[in-house]
Amino acid sequence: MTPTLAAQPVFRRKSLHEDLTEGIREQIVNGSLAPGTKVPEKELCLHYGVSRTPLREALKALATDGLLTLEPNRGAWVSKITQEDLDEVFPVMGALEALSGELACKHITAAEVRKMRTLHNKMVKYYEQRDLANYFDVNQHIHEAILDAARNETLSTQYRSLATRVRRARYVANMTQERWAQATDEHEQIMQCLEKRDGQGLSVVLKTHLENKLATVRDWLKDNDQPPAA
Amino acid sequence: MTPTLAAQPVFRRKSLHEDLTEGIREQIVNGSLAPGTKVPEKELCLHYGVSRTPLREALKALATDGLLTLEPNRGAWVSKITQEDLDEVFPVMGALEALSGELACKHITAAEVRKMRTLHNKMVKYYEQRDLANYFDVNQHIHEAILDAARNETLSTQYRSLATRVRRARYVANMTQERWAQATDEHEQIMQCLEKRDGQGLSVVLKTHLENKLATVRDWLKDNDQPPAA
DNA sequence: TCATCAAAAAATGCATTCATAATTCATAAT
DNA sequence: ATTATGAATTATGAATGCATTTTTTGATGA
Repeated sequence: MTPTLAAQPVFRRKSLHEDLTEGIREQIVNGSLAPGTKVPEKELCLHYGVSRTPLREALKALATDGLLTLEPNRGAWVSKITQEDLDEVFPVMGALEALSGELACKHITAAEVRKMRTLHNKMVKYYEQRDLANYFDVNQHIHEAILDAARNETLSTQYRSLATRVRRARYVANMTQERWAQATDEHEQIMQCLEKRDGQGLSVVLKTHLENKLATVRDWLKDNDQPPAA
Repeated sequence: MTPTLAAQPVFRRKSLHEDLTEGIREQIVNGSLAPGTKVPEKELCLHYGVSRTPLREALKALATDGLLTLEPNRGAWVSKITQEDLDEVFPVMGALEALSGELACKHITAAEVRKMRTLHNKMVKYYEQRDLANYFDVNQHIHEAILDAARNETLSTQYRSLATRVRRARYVANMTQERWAQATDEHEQIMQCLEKRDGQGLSVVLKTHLENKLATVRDWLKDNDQPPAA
């Protein structure tokens, strides 16, 4: 008996440079490609087992995202995270996050709210266990869920592109106990706004939440310098 | 007598793919590459007199910007402007424009305000002469000036990338006399907010201004279909 | 010892080439 | 006449090669 055609998933073949883009993006975000350092084109070719052509296409794409800086005839460099960058990026993220809050309250379904409450409880559990890695992970999912609920692909794309640029910093920046408690509390407020469909309120909470995050990262940056290269 | 070295401008050599990116972007924005059509890779190579390698790098970059859609093994297509796109893009632009208004009022200098008033007067003159092309041009400059005054590169970049996607539509969408008068009036309000450094007010006016623009473009879209290809 | 400059080495930008996938077109079958 | 099949054509994805630029290295002189 042969399976029906409809039962088969659509086979969408990804091209090599797309995979590379994601792979290298991940390397930048998790820090294995450090900010301020040169991108070792040859090494990456060996590592991924590809030629320079698709690799360089991926680099161009990442540069458009702002994760890399291309200097003509001098190659690609991992963009540094500077104080100025953060002060630039966070207000923009704030504006986008505020919008996502408003839109999410307009479009979110009851089922989605319930799902998010579950996620939230899970996160609180990790907070109580002081399990930072899992806390971060679930946290990420919650913010993604808010974006999804906003039903605006453009917004999601723009936000994610900015978030990627600062996520590197957020990963390494350790939270104090107080900040962590505060962040968790803010998340409780986020949930309540969602449950009340209070778009205005959610806007404000999300913006505050982000501003506090900025403060954390800023503190960390003060104590941690990066390589001097551009 | 040889010129001194210092007198020479820093010769920043642009790489080929950067030029190409700009050239093709322009072709998309001004409509000579129509939405929904396939990008003729070979033709463009001949036109610009380059090989496929830098051209394809440019295409990748434009795809990251959302101006093109890449289908694996099937090439690049000019993204269509759909009703849904606009309804997605404009709220995001609105949020960014509101932020730019607030920031601009904080950072703009008196000299900049004067310069903008000059621009504004020029634009009004073109309005009175019903010179749409020049009106658009100066209009563009004014909005750029507001972005510049916000002193936030990230914001400018994000905004421009979105603006590019809808500019194609704005170009072709004809304004009615009423709409044109209204837009000009809104610009007068923008100037007054800037002169008073009224960030809140400017936010609101810019957002309204944009919403009206959306209405214009939306009307146009209703009457103008695009090729059916993805 | 340090600075300067030249030559060698390495890396980048771009063109070309090759393999593979997609599209078109002609032919055959219903 | 219309649809399906398969070969020919075309276009894309990726690797390689070459010319040019940048960087490094090392030798020379102060």
